[in-house]
Amino acid sequence: MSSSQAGSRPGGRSARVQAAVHAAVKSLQAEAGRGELTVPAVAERAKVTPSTIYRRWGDLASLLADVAVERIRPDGPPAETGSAKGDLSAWAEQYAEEMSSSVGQELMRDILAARSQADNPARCCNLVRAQIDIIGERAKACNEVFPDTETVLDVVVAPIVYRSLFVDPPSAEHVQALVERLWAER
Amino acid sequence: MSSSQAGSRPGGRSARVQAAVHAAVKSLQAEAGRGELTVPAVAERAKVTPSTIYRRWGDLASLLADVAVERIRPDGPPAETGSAKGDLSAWAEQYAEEMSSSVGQELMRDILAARSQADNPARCCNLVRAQIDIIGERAKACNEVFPDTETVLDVVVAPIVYRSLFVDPPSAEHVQALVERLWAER
DNA sequence: TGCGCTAATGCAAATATTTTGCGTTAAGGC
DNA sequence: GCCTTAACGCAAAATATTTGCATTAGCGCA
Repeated sequence: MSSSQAGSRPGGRSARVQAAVHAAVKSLQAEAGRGELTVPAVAERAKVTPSTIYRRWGDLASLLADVAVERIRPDGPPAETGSAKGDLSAWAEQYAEEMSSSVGQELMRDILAARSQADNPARCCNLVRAQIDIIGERAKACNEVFPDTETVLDVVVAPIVYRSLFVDPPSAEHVQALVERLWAER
Repeated sequence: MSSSQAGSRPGGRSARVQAAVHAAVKSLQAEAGRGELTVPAVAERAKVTPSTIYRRWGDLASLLADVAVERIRPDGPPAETGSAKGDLSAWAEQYAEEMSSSVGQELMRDILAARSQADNPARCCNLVRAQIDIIGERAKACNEVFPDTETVLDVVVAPIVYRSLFVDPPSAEHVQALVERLWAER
């Protein structure tokens, strides 16, 4: 959406509606089982007409994906521990914890399930890349060795996500082992 | 379902309905865009009443997941190339090709999206494990070294699936590099 | 500030879907 | 061959989605 459009500015009507709808979704997700999470229910809680939601998001899946992408966004840069390996280790452990939680799993599923917005998964991955890049930049600034971001994705992130989605969530020890594997290379 | 139930035997009415519905889903998936893939549409093509589908599967997502689990099942054991590494390499490349395809991505998404049947992702992973185990057993029979199945999941399978779902599908070279990494360990 | 323009929303009717109660049917056990 | 039971079809009811039209809020501009 270009910034010349009426509703896309902060404080505009469009933005208020979006905020209200997002809040309604989160509120409904927090309380009841997923059974009550329906477009009319969200609309009612957001003090909005269902048709508004359908027109803006198309269907429930897209709305959920939209909310999920925002919720999955990291709060801030990775914590600093003194070393690049420590930073990555701490970040990976926290990331694994978030993705392993039932909430995190739901977020990933919502993001993957939306058949429209097919670029949401990539955006989600780019958020992760950015976090890893930050750690990498820090390492470079201190002349520390740090693996390629894509390698970190393959060796650390991918197993965390894969196990969280398909198998059992990885334990903290398992995550540490993944980081160790990264440093054991070459 | 216990085997004492009436419809669960091959050739029974229940089985025929299931086969017809599954076929209808595949047929609809093959032709049109996903827009026409709806429960009434499947029911019509399967010569069945929508209520039958709703009662047996609950909703479209569960039906799609059910079909997807069957479709994702491997045809046979991994091809034999003469060495364990060769076997894994060939298997991984084919697996990556299947998961990278739009069909494969849809299957994985369908499996993850079904909120009921929460054990489908694990079943899907177990199919993969079984294939890897077969290669491992062969290796053991020949006194070849072969990594732990869980390690293969982390190093080879997870990146393939993660990249297929969230990023860009991995190239054949990338997959080979994953296998190499596995053998480079220790 | 006030005026006009546009996109977004509300409302309500039309359409499509999902759910449910009840009678019927098909398959297996005896 | 009869009995039992789970699955199915049918149709009505409930719910969700789509759509046309009128209204409104916000923005640019004078």
